[in-house]
Amino acid sequence: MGRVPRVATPDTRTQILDAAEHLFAEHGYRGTSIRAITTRAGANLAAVGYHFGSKAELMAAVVRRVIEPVNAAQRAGLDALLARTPEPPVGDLVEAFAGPLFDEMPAGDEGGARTSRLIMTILSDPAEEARSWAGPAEDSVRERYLAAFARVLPGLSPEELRFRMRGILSVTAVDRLEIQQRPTPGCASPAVGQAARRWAITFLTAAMSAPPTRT
Amino acid sequence: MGRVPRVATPDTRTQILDAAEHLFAEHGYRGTSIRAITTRAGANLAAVGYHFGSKAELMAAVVRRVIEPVNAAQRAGLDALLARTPEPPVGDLVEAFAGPLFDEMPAGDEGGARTSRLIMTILSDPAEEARSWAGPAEDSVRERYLAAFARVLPGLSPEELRFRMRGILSVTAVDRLEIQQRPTPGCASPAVGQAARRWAITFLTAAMSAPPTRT
DNA sequence: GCTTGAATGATACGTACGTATGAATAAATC
DNA sequence: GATTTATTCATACGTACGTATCATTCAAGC
Repeated sequence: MGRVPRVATPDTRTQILDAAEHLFAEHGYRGTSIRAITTRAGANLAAVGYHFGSKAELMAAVVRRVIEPVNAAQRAGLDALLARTPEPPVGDLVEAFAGPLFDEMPAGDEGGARTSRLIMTILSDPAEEARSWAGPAEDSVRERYLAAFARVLPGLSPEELRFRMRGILSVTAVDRLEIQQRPTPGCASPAVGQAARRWAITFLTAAMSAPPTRT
Repeated sequence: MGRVPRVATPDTRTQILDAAEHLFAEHGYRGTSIRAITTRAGANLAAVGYHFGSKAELMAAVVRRVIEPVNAAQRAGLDALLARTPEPPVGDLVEAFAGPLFDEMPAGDEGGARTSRLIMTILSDPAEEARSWAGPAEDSVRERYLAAFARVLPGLSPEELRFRMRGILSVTAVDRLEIQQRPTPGCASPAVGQAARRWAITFLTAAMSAPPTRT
């Protein structure tokens, strides 16, 4: 029922979450079967139904767990910036928003690539449920950044600003996705990841700072 | 149902391509069944196997048909620019590359949204075949733009330039994807699409023009 | 020691899928 | 008009999936 399973064993629930996170990120939602998840988790097929209710609810749980640290870091970064000045430099805002998408890793081994892969899955999955997976928390963070950017970039219409913020998400998510999907052979992943992080900040800061489109 | 003039209707193969393009773009590759495609096309279930061999080969055919006009427009745009000067303004290059992603429509009704949706599907689909769907034509166009951008943006490492070009694709594809997935109610689609097109050019021109990231 | 309730295990059900097959049909050729 | 060729049709096969059911295990609580 409402009880949270608290047993001393290496929690089946957590192992299912871990396995599902891996497989959802690697093969997408539809490409991952409950059987593959439970097999990887060393659990029984019925365990997903018992602990989460359904495959969709498992996905929602995975996404929540993955997105939470990203949101927290984004929120903390914005708080830190606004504590200094109400109108931080655009580059700082971009870094505070996009940085966590590169840094925050979901309790895994290969770093944030899986996170972005999951974000990508959500963005691109045509299932209507996908949109609700992220939950309202993400929206609230986005709204706060939206307001901050609006202060720093006057003259930009709300629609164009929203477009630009989506651009940030697109660039970071797709970048990480590509890195994961075609890994450069013989090239150290962390180095590439850190370079991409800096390139992204440069790229996106310039993009955000662009003057409003003349109508 | 006796005397319906079959001769006037387009051939089954084309109708299957149309239906598949729609459904693949709307529900993704895995989310679209052959049965749904043939039903929508008014064809028999076996028609896909007969005309294309398999579902994967059908997808490849769809992608080829969709990407071809985009590639052609990109190529023509670059040719026109280079005919004038070997070093066109960055904004012109961006528009020549990204513009067709907004404009070129795959013989459909709702315009280029489906195209970008398909590109998105390819980019985000974890299936290994997906990468080969686009074919080598796209690569050759990209390489030509890469060279042109390299001339215009000296000091940029090939890796960072490649990152930025991927950024162009990300922003346009994700934008169109979002527009299609959550259509603004009561808002004229073409107007929004044209605004997004201009916003994207602004956004991406500034991003591409950014000075190289200091290492 | 027996009960209890959470957790896991084995398995069955109904469905949907991609593909293959062979018959039926239309069109073209001779 | 008969034969051939290119499609279209109806349908069957094997598989994989999500979910549901029910028995079993196991650590406390009394």
